Amino acid sequence: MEKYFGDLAWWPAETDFEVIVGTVLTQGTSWRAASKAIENLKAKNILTAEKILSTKDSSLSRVIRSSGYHRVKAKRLKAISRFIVDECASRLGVLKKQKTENLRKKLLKTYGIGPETADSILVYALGKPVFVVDAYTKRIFSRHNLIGKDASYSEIQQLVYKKFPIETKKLNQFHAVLVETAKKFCKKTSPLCSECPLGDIVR
DNA sequence: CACCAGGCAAGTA
DNA sequence: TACTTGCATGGT
Repeated sequence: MEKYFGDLAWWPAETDFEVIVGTVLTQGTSWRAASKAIENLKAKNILTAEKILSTKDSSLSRVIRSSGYHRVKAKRLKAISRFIVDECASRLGVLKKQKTENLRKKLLKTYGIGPETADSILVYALGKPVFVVDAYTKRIFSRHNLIGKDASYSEIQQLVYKKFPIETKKLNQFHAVLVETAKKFCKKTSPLCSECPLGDIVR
């Protein structure tokens, strides 16, 4: 898979906080639309936890309009910003020192942060060895009969932990190439594609 | 026009 | 616990 896509080095962003904002804005939304919203936040100079918290819900949601679900996402951005300010005074380096499991549980208690967003934050913003399960992962694994169609999030995640090196960089890259592989070779409406590079591994 | 995009919370049974 | 629904804009 790496031969097709190289080292993808996700997540594209200038700061770790920008990664976190991106994980929320891309929920159920194309990355293109989410990244436009991030550019708008940069242009308005409100890409810090403090700035987000001091911006009115209504104007924040206008700035991120292109990402869809913008009213709920404005609240979610405030919730994760509140968490970051309260937990580490916006010093993400402090958060990185916390134990992964504790951090994950705390993230999951935050409004708007579910399993995928929490894990994306852990691996892409905080450098933790965590595998992100998303719709692409489910589809491509299921298409290759590695999992059932109704497999749960943790079931899929545990499968990867059992079969794959638990290292931040590898888990980061694996998720990234899975997404790109699914986009290119494993579209939602088409059947299993014989060119899929994951097929080489499965066979 | 239909369908999809790097989900989640809240409500219902 | 297991399903369903609302949230919304933008690209193909």
